[in-house]
Formats: sequence, C-alpha cells, structure tokens
Amino acid sequence: MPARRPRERGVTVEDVARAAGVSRQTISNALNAPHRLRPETLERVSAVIEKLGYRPDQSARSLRSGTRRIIAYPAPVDDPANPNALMGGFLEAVVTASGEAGYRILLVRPRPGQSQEQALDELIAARSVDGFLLSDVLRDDPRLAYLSGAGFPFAAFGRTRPDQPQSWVDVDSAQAVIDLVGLVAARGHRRVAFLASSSGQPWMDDRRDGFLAGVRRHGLAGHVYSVPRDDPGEIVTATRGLLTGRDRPTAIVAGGDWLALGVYTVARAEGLEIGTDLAVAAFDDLPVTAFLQPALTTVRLPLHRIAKALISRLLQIIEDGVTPRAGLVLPGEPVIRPSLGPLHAP
Amino acid sequence: MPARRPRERGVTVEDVARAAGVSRQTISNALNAPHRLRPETLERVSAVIEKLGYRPDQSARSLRSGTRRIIAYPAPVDDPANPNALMGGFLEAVVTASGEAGYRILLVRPRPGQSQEQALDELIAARSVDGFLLSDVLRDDPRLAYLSGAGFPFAAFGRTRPDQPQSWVDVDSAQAVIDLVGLVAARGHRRVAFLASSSGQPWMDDRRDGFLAGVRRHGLAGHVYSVPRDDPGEIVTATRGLLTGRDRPTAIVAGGDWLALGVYTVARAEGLEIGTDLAVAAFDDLPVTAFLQPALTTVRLPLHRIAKALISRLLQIIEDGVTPRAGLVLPGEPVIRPSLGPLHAP
DNA sequence: GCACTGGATTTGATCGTTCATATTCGCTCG
DNA sequence: CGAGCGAATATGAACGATCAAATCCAGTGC
Repeated sequence: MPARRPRERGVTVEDVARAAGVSRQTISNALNAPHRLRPETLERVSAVIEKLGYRPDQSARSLRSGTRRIIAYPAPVDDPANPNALMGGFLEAVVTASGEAGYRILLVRPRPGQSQEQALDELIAARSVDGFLLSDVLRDDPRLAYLSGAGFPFAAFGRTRPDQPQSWVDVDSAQAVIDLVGLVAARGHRRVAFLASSSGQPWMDDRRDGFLAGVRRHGLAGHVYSVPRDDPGEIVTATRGLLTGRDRPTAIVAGGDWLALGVYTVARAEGLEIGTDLAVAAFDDLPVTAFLQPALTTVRLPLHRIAKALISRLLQIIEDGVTPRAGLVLPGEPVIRPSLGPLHAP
Repeated sequence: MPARRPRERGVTVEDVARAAGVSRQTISNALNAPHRLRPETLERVSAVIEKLGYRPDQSARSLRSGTRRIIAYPAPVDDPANPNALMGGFLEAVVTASGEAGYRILLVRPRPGQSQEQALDELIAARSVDGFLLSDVLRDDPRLAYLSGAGFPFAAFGRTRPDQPQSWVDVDSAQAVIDLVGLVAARGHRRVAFLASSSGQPWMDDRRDGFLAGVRRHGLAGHVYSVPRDDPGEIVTATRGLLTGRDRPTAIVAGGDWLALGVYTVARAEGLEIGTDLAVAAFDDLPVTAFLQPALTTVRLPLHRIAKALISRLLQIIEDGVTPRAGLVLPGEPVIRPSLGPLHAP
C-alpha cells in the first residue's frame, strides 16, 4: 500500500495565543463570544488571527462542543422516467438558506440493502449531523416515525402526524387547486377533469381533494383520472384516453406540470387547441413549461420561503431546544397564463 | 436564551472495551484493522459492539485520524430560466458512487459576497472535507487554479489545464457531435445549422467544434448560430430567426436538449414537421424530451460511469496520494430517434 | 485602606478516538 | 530450559478545540 499522504497540520489556537500574548481561551472567545473581550483586546487578537490565517479545526470543535453545523438531507430518488420535479429548485433554496445560517447540507442516501431508517441511524449514531431535513414526506413516513422516536431534530417539507413533532412546513395545495377550479369555472367550463398520478403521494391527494372541493363549490361536473405511473409513456396514454373518450372535458386540471406536458402532447396530436378547445392548468411551475405554447397556467411554490422556514424551525430545535407547536402552511401562488383561455369563453 | 439541549453522549470505546474485557485499542482494531485480531477475539468483540450498538464518533475519529470521509461538491448555480440540465442526474450518480465508497457529499455554495475560492478555502482551512468534486468546469476555472495551487485533492468533470493535476473526466462531446452530423449527412441533408449557447462553456465549444469538423468531413454547408442567453425566450427568438430566414437549414444540430426544446416550439408554430421538413438532433438526453413528438435524437451522457470514475480518481488522490497522469475521456452515446427522419429522405 | 463587585482573562480538564510504542503471550529452537 | 520471535493486545500520548471554574484586575463604596 502506498504511503498515506502526511496530514498537514495548520495553525492552532495555541499558536495564535502565543503570538497575541493571550491565552487559548481568549482566542476561542474572540471567535465564539466576542462580547466577552475588551474592544481593544478583540481588535488586537483579531488582527493576529487574520495575520496567521487561523481557522478553527471543525472536527476538534465538533468533538468538544457536540455540534456539527451540518444538516443531513436524504436525497429523494430521482427516476429519470419520473424526475423529481422540485429537486433542483428546492435543493438550491435549501443550500442557500442553510448557508446563510452557517450550516451545510450533507446529501445522504441509503446504501444498497440498507433501509431508510438505518441510513438515518448511522448518521445519528456516529454523531455526524445536527439534524435532518426531509422532503417528499409520505403519510406514515417511516423516517418521521424513526426520528420522532429517537427524539432527534428534524424538519419536514410535508405534514407530520399529530403525535409527531409539528416541525413541518407545507403548501396549501388544496386551496391553490380550488383557486384553479375557480378560474376554470369563471371561464364557463362545466366538464372538468383532474389528472392525477396515483402513487399515493400526499401532496397529490391534497391537490385532488382541492379539485373535488372546487367542483363541488362551483357546481361543476368533475372527474378524477389517475395515471398508474408517472413516466411519460403512461401519462400520454392515459391522457389520450381522457381526451378521446366520450364527454371529453373542456378543461383539465393536472396535478403537476409534469402531467400537463402529457396533455399538451396529446392535445397537439389530436388537433385540440389549448386555450380554445381545451383549458389547462397545472401545478409546480417547472422551468421547462416556459417552452409550452400557449404558456401554462400553474401554481408556483414558494420554495425559498419554504426552505427558509424549514431551516429556521430546524435550527430552533437544534440550538434552542424549542419544537414548534404547529406546522406552517404557506400558500401556493397561482400564475395565470393563456392556457386557460379568455374569460367567458365556453 | 432557552437552555441548550444537553448533549447526548453515547457508547464509547471505553464502554465496549470494559464490557468485552479487552482494551480500547482492540476495539478500534476490530473496526479498522480486523486482520490484527485473532478470529475468536474478533468475533467476541464484534458481538459486544453489536450488543451495545457502538458506533465510533465521527468527530473524534476525524480529529485524530485527519480524515473526514466527506467530499465537497460546489453546487452549480441553478437559474430557473436556464436550469442546470444535468444537476439532478449527475448529483444522483455522484451521491451513489461516493456512498458506495463510504464517503458523503457536502453541498457547498459561496455565501453572498464570497468568491468561489474563498468558499473552498473556508472548507480547507477548517479541515471540513477530504477533497472536492467539481463540475461545470470552465476554461481557466479559478477553482482549479486555487486547488492546484493549494495542492488539495480534487477531481473535475471537465478538462483541466495541462499544468494542473489531470484528475479529470470528460465526455468526448466533439466526437459525439461528429457522429450526429454523420447521421444527418446520411439522410441526405446538405444545409445544416448548429444551435449553440454563447455563454462560453467549454463543453458547448467542444460540441460546436465537433459540428464544424463533421460538416467539413462530410462536405456539408454548416453554420453556427448562437443564442445570447439560455433562457427560453431568447432561445425561441433566435431559433425563429434561424427557421424563417432565407436558406433555411433542413437539419439542426442543437448544442443541448434545452435548446432543442426551442426548436420544437418554433417548428410547430411555423408549421414545419420535424422528421420531414426538418431534422433535429441534440445533446444530453434530458428526461423531459420523452414528451417530444417525434422523439428526439440526442446524445446520452454516461453519468454513472463519469461519477464513478471521478470518485475513484479522487479517492486515489486522497487515500493513496496518487494523482492520475492523464484525464479520462468517455464516449457519449448517440440515441437515434425519429426526429432525424428516415434514411435517404430529402 | 479594605472588602466588594462584575467584567476580562487564564487554567485545568475533557470530548472520543487513533497513533506510536510498549508489553504480553504462546511457540519454536538451539 | 531459556532465549528469541512474531502475533496479539495494552498503554500513554496526542489530535485541537471548548467547557467550567478559578483568578486577576480596575473601579466603587464605606
């Protein structure tokens, strides 16, 4: 075996203390509790720290203080046939929000043959992270059960059960879809369909429930169609059935932009003009929909606010030991674009 | 300020050693150098470790051994108007590959007002990570210069300069595009255009150079069109200019699927039938193209092989101190779909 | 002049592991 | 039978910081 690269040792507190003519602890305080130093001392010490380029060793700091300044984010699986729509944008927002708070994001994923709980347990047992950020939270998510049981800090994008810590943030999907149905109703549509994926994701259920509430409220004829799987082929097939059957709906609310892509594809093939023959609305505001003609009415998720709220709640648990007493529901923002057609058309 | 949550201390080597009737070091060896133990001792010790649920504290281990088992990945910025196409798939592959090697991925991003080099320096100085994985590497990328200068381990998706460590992996973009041009030529096209983004990304330059080499080799009339920015509006505008001008090309090779989305949009609006009036080929094989009709001919990147090779090279540097003597070039895989039209058409 | 105060600074111990170096043990061999 | 040896295990000393508690010190009140 080749020789291991010699570890490079850097500047330590001791070095700085000696150079500044003060003690170790004063250096430590200069960085962690500057108010404890007399202004002149602080300035002198800071100058030496700067000059020597001293930066505390994170491992040593962690060992002693018990805090890692790292948050684990279990990466959702990303099936190419059904890519996690929000992965990019949400991760982006999370990295930014945690970075501002001085924490970093550790991406984790169960190893082959390892359960999700085991993966979490490994990090907790090795004291590698201070807390977890979860997304794509399912009803009865085993990760929530595990973390709740272990009493380990976490925050979840998606609701937890009433008996679990209410450190979650979620979008009011139902209300947003009710709004969409209202927009559709205002344009005179009576036969409306909801296109859902049937994978049992709670957010999809919320959106579907919002649809049903919306059609009830507006006295519309509404039906729900489910796609067995979320890959493009299945979506197109299911949509074709929906658009070529009898009593074709004049408006479709899709449970996600990804599903709406299928609607556009089929509508084109069937010679239906979106915005005229068929109104379409969806959910998520994916970047790719910017290429759709006519532009798609959809619901934008406040990803940055969500990420910020999640991080803030998580850090409150980690740093202050305070668990939120209730979840936080943020509104989705409907973005009205031409795919709905003009007001008062048929 | 609320009381800080008391740190939960777990099982330590000492506890295990006492329970097993051996010394600390033997426990350590059982985990890090099992061959040093007599089989029967190993078994006995392992049983105790298992029973007490002992797991070494990562911070303590890092402090002493100098190794963190963490790789930093500077997250590319993800502009919603021009989302990083590969982010999802590549990150996925990287997390998997590093996980298999027992390393985790730390996502990092410069804080506001912080340069990229400073962000790297912060991690190095605090000894938070063992190495860096870079993607979206530019020519004269300042991160490469910095890491090379610091002599810190890294691996890059994208070529480095000759005077820098050759720990890079890249795709043979040029050759793949040459192949695409060959496919186009075989279908009888003579007037061919390359649609590029002009943001100076080296991979785009490689693809453009491949195009130019291809048209030269096949004796075609080839022109390069650049889109000033990669957002959908600009792409559509530029493409419209290309498709409605005089001497409209009969085939377009796009520098990326994202650009090809614009071609589909404009072709539709202009009544051009792809595969008949216009042949289209692109690059990246993004999931979303599965919705395009007719399906898009493109080039698939071997993301898993790339990630695996990058991690393997990086770990060789970190663990064995061996820097690769040459970069690794992997082929892109052309995926032929109907957007090219039939052989010997126009 | 002296005890007292409260902030600033120092001191000693400790976090949990692995490194480097001893020590022990069981055998073989002269 | 004891020296010699290699493998297995044990011991002391870091690693580099922060915690907890002690000490110092200038200023105040009596």
